Amino acid sequence: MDKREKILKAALQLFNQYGFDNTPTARITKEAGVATGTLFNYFKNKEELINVLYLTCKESLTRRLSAGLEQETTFRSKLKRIYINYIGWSLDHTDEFLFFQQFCNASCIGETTRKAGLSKFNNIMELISEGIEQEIIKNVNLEYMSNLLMGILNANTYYFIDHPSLAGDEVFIETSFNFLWDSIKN
Amino acid sequence: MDKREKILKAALQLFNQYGFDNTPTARITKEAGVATGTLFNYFKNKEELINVLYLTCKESLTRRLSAGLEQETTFRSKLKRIYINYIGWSLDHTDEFLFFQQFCNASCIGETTRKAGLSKFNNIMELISEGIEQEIIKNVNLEYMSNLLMGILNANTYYFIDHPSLAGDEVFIETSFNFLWDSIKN
DNA sequence: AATGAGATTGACTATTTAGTCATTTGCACT
DNA sequence: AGTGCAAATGACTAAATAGTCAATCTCATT
Repeated sequence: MDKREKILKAALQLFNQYGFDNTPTARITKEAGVATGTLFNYFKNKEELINVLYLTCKESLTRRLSAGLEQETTFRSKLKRIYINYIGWSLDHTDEFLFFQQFCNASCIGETTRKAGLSKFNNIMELISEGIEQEIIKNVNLEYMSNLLMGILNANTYYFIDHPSLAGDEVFIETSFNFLWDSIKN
Repeated sequence: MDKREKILKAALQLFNQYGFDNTPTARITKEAGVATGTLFNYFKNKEELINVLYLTCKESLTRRLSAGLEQETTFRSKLKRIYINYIGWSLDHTDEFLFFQQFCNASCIGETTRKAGLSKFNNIMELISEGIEQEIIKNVNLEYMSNLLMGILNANTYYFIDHPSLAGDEVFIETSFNFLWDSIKN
């Protein structure tokens, strides 16, 4: 693993545990096993580091979200696939998931970074739009719907993270998905 | 308003805007219009300040949540009352609501404080339990259910905060509550 | 008017931290 | 072995900040 990656990995863990401002760059480089100066070779400053981290995580997540989506035929099964992918990714990358929860609204993440991150969700937004048009799900505006979906999705994800054994429990996955589905279906 | 209150009010605004570590105590006292030393007369240190703030907000919220609850007769109407109270409080105390969202999991809030805050939700938890026992809502464990309810509640609240004119729109309140209700009802 | 106890002040200190930069190291190619 | 260049180093600096404390102020009581 090259030093840049080591720095990103250490920063992810430490930012999660202590927060952005409570993590000295010296601690990041120590954890990464590199010199303090090395961090500033790869990143202009501490803020650029966390912004790169944010986009890296977001890319990893969005890649996963659409995995196997094309195989699903109905709107419900597509949504369930996304649901499973989101939870699966969060279980495989818990540090990254928690990082998002902590920093998705933090001021150290720049507006540019946040916009770049959001654009990656476009195809999922389109799917939701179609569901509304076809009257499969309730007719409310897209902003409300995506807000709500993320809320339910994250609540479920937290629960799966606290009870990882449920990840293999098909029955509970269906049960929990139905909390989401029943909420929005027409 | 006495100086202690002024300090708490300034801290609330500044912590929200800049975060805990990015808000110098000097800035808090300046905003509050008192000397830097005064903060440390009323609070042992910066951490005690934020913990007091947390509990103060939580008390204000829980007082509001059960307002008028005894007048409601059905389980659904009780839950809707709590829903309206929560959103109403958040609109009246947006700074306090956002403070919670930012700091509910932050490490600067001590374990003792967090436990003290949680205990205030006991009566609402009991209501949920009854709803499950009476098979009015789905039978899942209480931790899952409360997790999910908070997720939906907060998602809705954010939307109302972004669109404050909806607060008086009975139809939209009912519509949005139904996203919650349809999710959990049996 | 005098008293004094508690509230308030703000200059000050000891510590921490982001970022710099002159120097050293590792390595690919002669 | 020699050369040159990018990568890496870590001692150092300038700035920021939590908390202290001796001095000052306020005001109820006599």
